[in-house]
Amino acid sequence: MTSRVEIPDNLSPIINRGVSRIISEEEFTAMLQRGTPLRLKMGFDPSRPDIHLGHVVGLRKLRQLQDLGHQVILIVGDWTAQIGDPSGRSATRTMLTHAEVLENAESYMRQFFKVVDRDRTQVEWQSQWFGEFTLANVIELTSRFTINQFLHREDFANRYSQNQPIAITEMLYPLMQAYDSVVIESDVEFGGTDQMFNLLVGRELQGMMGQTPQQCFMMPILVGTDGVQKMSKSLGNYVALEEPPQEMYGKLMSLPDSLIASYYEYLTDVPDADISEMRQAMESESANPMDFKKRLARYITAVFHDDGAANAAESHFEQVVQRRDLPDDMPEFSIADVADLPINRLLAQTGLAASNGEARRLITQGAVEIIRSDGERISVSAESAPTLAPGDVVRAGRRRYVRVVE
RNA sequence: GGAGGGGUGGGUGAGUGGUUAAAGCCACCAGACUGUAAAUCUGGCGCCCUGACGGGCUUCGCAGGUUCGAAUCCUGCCCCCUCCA
Repeated sequence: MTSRVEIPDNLSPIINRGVSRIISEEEFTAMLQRGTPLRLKMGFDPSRPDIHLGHVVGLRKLRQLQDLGHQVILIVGDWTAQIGDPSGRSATRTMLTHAEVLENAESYMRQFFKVVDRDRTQVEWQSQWFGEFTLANVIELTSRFTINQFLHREDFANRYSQNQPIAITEMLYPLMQAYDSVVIESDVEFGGTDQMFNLLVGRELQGMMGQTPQQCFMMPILVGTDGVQKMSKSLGNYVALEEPPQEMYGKLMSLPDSLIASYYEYLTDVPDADISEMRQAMESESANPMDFKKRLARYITAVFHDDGAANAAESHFEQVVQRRDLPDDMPEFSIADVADLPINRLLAQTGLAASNGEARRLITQGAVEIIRSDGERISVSAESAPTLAPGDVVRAGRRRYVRVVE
């Protein structure tokens, strides 16, 4: 294993772009200039294996540092996943089996390594050390901190003052995470700004145990496609890495214009200067935000698929969404199966509508039309539903199509 | 051990006997508009029948009960939370 590390002249792209806060920036900078590989810690909980663009901000940061020669230590939180995370309002407390954890971890890594360099990553499973943890160890660990310290953490403090529940195990989580840092002797730990407390506990614990305290590297929260809240799976405002190209492109096009610049900043290598130019152009309305958004959507789709897929996704968008032409591929149904159905049932049965009732609604709202093979468009109303022939396409709304075949 | 609060549609949350298929908000869907699947505006948003008017069915933690009538009252059960000790 080589230990050559590049020391860049300009640290700004590392410590400024896509960064929310570094504790401490001074120490971190010094570490970078030491010229030895740093151990960069990143943990994940395999009960939630889906990675979305919100996570990519941090993964890109890891990659950037890897490219300088630093080492990533990926911690699989299989221990915490197996005992089940008690936080959150969800009533179901997932108890993952070992097999599920393995499967999730595999899926996570498949996505993780789309951004992070596998060759400079060491994967460690938490169970390696927590598997043989005893009560004595737990007491030893917990005795180093006080409830008061933990209650100062923002979300605990808020919940406490609002009489919301705080599970004891939730107090244990930061400790376990901190202990991970000690075991792997991490130099820098990465997380979102919401992880600050946990990262700091790690830093403190390392100090107590005679190690050099890790630096805490916090990434900004990426706002989701709704333009308001943090991107997260449960809020449904996310773009997953495993999203098919068309979906990925389309979801990015549904971003509010106000988010365009920050997505460029956090998720692409487009130079800062170009981004500020775009910002200005949008502010002065000398350019159409849509063009920047299309470029962004193409860029990101290409990263997680490839140029071909990104271009295809863009053509599809232009064709189907902008020009409202027919898509190239759509589900097909045999004329024999649908010819005799009343139109609303046809919509429901072919999946164009979720129920007959919704089908009726779509019809009354003018969302349904039939496109003949010669291009003629016949809108469907409640009273008049044309007879279908092979080659006809039924459209319900902007994105749902079905073709009738022999 | 004791006291109290609560479980409502995808989410939040109002509703404490009929006018409630259940407010408002969010999400979602559609239409208009648009160089965007942005913004904005309008409409819709349990299931089934109907071109429509309208009708039927199911729903407010679960199971019973009271009542002409219950998300709303009573009984039992399950679950969640807070406080005191």
